[in-house]
Amino acid sequence: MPDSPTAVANPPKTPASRVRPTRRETRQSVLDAALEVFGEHGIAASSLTDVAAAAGLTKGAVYSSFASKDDLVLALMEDHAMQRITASLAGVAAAVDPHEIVNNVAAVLVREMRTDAAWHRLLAEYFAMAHRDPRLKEALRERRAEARAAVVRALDTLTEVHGIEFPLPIEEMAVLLFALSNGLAVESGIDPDAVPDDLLGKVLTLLAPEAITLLNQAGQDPTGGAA
Amino acid sequence: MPDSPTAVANPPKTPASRVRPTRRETRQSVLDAALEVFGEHGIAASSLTDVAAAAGLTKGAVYSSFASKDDLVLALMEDHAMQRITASLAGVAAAVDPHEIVNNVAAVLVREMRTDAAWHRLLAEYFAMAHRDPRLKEALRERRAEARAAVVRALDTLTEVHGIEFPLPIEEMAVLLFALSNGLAVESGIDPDAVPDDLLGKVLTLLAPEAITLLNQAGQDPTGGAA
DNA sequence: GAAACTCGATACCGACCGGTATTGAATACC
DNA sequence: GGTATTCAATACCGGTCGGTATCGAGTTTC
Repeated sequence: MPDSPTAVANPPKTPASRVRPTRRETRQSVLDAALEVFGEHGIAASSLTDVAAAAGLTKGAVYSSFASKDDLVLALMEDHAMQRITASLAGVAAAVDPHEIVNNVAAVLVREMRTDAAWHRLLAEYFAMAHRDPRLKEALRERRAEARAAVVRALDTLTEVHGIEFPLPIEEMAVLLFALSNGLAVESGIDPDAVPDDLLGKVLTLLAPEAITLLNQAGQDPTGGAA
Repeated sequence: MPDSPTAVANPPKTPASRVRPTRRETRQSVLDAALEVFGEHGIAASSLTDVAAAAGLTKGAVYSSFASKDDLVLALMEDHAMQRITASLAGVAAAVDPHEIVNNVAAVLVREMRTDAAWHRLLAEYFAMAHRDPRLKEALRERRAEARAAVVRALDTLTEVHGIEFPLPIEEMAVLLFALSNGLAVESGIDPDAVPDDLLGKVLTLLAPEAITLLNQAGQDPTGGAA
């Protein structure tokens, strides 16, 4: 795809009143609609006509911005996963003491779990798609490795800055974090009452004994009295 | 559906050589084929013609035994989930000392994760289907609660018989077990190298400190042989 | 052994979906 | 201001799938 250097060398000189939306705007509204429709009905069960309609457009608009349905799905996942990881890590980076860190991580993950159940379903279906398409699978594997690496770096910072030691290699801690987040999201999706809001936080403190120590030193009871 | 009382009041008196398979045999072979085909290509992406062909039959045979595709899927999941749970719990019940228990649970779950990746993908898609069908969702929720209850009973036995105490309420431990098993299976599905075989075992021992104590007293390394 | 019944194969229908060719309008360029 | 180009709406095609009607072979019953 030839990229149009509008932003750099060619100011679009938007003529005050514009009847037709920018190509970029159209593309983005299609992506937003795709996230909504796919999340609601699933990828395979959603037609491009539905997606286009949700964006206030028609199928022609979709095919004008994306080569195929697969291309749209790929772009959507790529797009959303990116901002999702950065958002999650922002909570860790912003914290300054262990208590805040554990709370932030747990809070972010739990909120994701609750409010973005649709995203988790989408991700699950995407994983299934990837299994059938080796190219997609390899891409997803690399992306997943990158995400884990980012978490590993965050955990490493936690160790160096706060002296928190983990009972497992941080690479395995990262895998565990993803697995727990996804797994609990799945259970929560089918039965929200079965997954207490503070469960993930409790498990995280259990898996980071040093954090517990620090918390207890601060006069906090991380387990909330659930002996 | 009127049930045919063949087994109780009407012995089928199988006439030595039988050309046409029993209704029950046909139904079972369709179910087996469905597990294979759905597991490979996904439920939505598989046609009933494919399923029937894999069973050496045609679509007519499927519709002769199942009212609809949804009905087939429901029966398949119901069927397989049942024998899966009983198989998992059998490993726990058969064990007599904590070392064996932890190893059995971890081994069973890991083996499921590795060898039955197809089933986990199927389950994931089934969860997604359930989200769109309230009736299916409620049924799945109840089934899930039953499965958790079975695990809770097993954990309770562990506590009473071996004195193992868990750092979380056993109801939450059960949820955690499911979430971990599924979550790690998903990660393993996309990148097997990222999930060490013994990771689940290590986490389980971390979550059951008493078991660790007992294991150390016995001079055993709990992370040793998770085949 | 023949009638009544069961069950699966075959053929087919209606609907839907991904993708394409074309067309007309909005925009950019000169 | 006139022309070339971009972009989305429309119409349509090929193909597939779930589901149904029907028919014939296999089975049970009397």
